[in-house]
Amino acid sequence: MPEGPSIHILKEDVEKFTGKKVLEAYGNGKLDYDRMQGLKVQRFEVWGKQFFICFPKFYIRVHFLLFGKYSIDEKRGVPARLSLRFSNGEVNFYTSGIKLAEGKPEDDYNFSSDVMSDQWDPKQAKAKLTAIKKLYACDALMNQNVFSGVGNIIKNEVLFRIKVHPVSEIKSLPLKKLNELVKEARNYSFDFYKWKKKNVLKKNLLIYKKKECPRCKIPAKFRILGSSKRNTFWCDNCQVKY
DNA sequence: CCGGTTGTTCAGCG
DNA sequence: GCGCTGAACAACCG
Repeated sequence: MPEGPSIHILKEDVEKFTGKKVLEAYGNGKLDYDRMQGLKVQRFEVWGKQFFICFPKFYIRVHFLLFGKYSIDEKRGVPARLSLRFSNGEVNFYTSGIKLAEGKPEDDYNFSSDVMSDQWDPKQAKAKLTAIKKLYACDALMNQNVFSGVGNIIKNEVLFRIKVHPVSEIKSLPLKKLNELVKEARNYSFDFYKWKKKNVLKKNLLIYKKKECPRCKIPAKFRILGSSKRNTFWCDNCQVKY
């Protein structure tokens, strides 16, 4: 569920509720559910791994964390953190971090750091990366301030695609490789999106959770790496350590 | 059945 | 008051 492309699919799934009035809002969190009651949804928005439900004076921020799920026009077996009922259906969010914020998302989030946004700014991303003193490639991709929306799967697949070892120092990367890293973070996110939508993401994964390298067939490496301490999969033969 | 996990936040420490 | 680290959270899947 939680990487950026999946949130964009959610946005498409709920588009039928844009402009619709909230007939009922409830859930098992500490949220001010009453405040949404009777208001029309202006629009839905995505930033990184976050999903926004925008009302005229405030917006709801949904973060799915690791286990979050949603359902449309049906209920799951567990209580929802947030349920919104409209005249033409309902959307339910489970196990998510949900907060209400005054104003609009643009006030609080910089969309130029979102790898899937029209406003994505690769130059800015590069500047942010080179400003960090000591940074591994695997941690760079997990940094939500630089690559909003990139998660652990995208991280592993991008590094494999550009043939860069996960514990390469960003400072030591040739400029060409740094450019590739920034470019592929966005490019792969759209591939992820396309495959996830067609339900073929898993069979298109090259290195994530793989036992062997699909290129050279030697056993793949697997370890928790970097300050982000996340599972990292790579091929010692194909991926160069800089 | 138990271990692993597409993620973030925050308390507690030096 | 900082920056860093590790625990806590949570529920479904294999």
